[in-house]
Amino acid sequence: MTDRGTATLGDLLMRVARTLRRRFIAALAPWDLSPHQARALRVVCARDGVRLSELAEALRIAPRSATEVADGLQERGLVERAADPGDRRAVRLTPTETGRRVQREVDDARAADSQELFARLSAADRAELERILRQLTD
Amino acid sequence: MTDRGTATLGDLLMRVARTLRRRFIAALAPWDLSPHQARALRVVCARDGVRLSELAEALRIAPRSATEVADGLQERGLVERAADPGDRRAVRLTPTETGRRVQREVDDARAADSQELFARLSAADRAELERILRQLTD
DNA sequence: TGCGATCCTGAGGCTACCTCACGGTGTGGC
DNA sequence: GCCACACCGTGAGGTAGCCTCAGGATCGCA
Repeated sequence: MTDRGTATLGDLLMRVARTLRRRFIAALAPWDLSPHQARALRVVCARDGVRLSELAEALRIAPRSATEVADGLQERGLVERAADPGDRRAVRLTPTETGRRVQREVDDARAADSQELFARLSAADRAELERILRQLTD
Repeated sequence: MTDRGTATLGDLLMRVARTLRRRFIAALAPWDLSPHQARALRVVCARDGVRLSELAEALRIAPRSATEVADGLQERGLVERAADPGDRRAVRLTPTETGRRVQREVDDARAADSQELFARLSAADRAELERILRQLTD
């Protein structure tokens, strides 16, 4: 007889994650962004002038796929491609003014939404949850 | 200034979830099943004779998509379609013998893998995590 | 100077979703 | 008993987000 207890723990976590993801998508709707575009924008804003290959690594996708993400953000006028002066093979991504603004707005909306979900926990439980989850991300 | 604390909590959870998902996919490889096929198989085994529409609801996908999931499982010989004697519009799904066996094996593999991940938590923390997550899934 | 490694992207393919439309079937009001 | 209406599964066709493979440009090292 296998211990099913931990499997249930995984299920539980996945279920909450799915809820979170669903809400995230809904919160992102006003900007017409998908979750992974939002994540990409965040990376570009955080590390100004990322290479596409770095972006791919940060998002844990194939380099080829980073091109597509960049295309999407560029089409929406949120990022710009620029040649790397030091390495002519490379393309560097920088956020536009709009990109930065959208990133801030999205971040705020996300925080507000997340807060709404986790509001049903007591402050002590939130701290506890954070402490426990942190042990799982090393 | 928005409170970014809860957003971080969401990020943290999503990050753990992504790890979990990745491991899940890897654990499923021997059976050539995708995560959502595995979930579907589990539903079919749990509620013997589910309707496709019920399956769709359980998986939170459009009814049309349940047809495809059922196709996939049927191709692999894991489930069977049968007419509902009480409602000739409906199709009921039942697991085959193989389906049941695979479901048990997958469940075991999943439990073992999940246990491995959550093993770094103390028993107390696991219980605590479960208690807290449960508050978020109503 | 040459040669393998690295950078990005075009071409093409896959999976997991979706909506719309349709034919077959159950059901409640008359 | 009939009929309008709702519901069942699925064909057709579309989208997003990934992937691999191939190729031209560039870099860096022996």
